[in-house]
Amino acid sequence: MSNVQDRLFRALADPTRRAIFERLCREGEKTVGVLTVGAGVSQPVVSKHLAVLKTAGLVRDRHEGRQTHYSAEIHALAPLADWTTEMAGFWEDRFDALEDLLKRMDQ
Amino acid sequence: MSNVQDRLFRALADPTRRAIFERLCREGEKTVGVLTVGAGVSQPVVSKHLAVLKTAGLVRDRHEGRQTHYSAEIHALAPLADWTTEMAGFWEDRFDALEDLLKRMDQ
DNA sequence: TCGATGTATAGCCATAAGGGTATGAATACG
DNA sequence: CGTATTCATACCCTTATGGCTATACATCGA
Repeated sequence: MSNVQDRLFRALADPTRRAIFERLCREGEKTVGVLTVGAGVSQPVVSKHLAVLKTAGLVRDRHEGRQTHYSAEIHALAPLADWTTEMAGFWEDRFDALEDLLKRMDQ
Repeated sequence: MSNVQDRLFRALADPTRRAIFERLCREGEKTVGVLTVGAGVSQPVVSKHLAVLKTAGLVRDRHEGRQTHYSAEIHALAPLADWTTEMAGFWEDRFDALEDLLKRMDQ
């Protein structure tokens, strides 16, 4: 039952983790050390959050010597956008149906 | 720091809760009793999930006698869509920048 | 080779969160 | 009225989660 949307929503639910992801989106590739500065939490915590984001497919890592560079895997957001538009779509359908119903009642 | 996106992501992170919201989107207004059938959890738990969804602004309730009718507040998804497109937008910018950089290097 | 540096992992702890049952509160009905 | 129904609240319990420190595991530099 742990589908794609599950992992995405859960990964992005935590403010600290979402802030890290947002920063990677805004500022591009960053090392763990750089991300730790200003994250408000310790380095191990940042690493753990990055692991969660990676499991969700939201980030990718690139090893370069001692450092690990993380970057946003922006395509991973597609299922989220799809889900949102799908839910909004159902509403549209019902709105259209209501509109149609009112039109029919008008005649 | 508990902003709109925070409440939205957290509210939708739980599978059971998201399933309830999805059902309200797909099938329209439903009472608590109807929602409880097929939810896989007890009625009090459903009520609690609905309360969370309501706090997040994702649903609205309408009292009619003993029953409470819940329906999806689809406009609440707008910040989610905005956030997603904004994040994707940052990536676009960087992609364009890279493309531009490569073009310049080509000359 | 040895110390310094950058990350990840391992425990550990406190709290949040989701689940249950019991029950209260309000409304419908005989 | 008294009883049944519908939902919300109260309370408890268990597990998940996010934070920390300590430490292991590379890798770089001298």
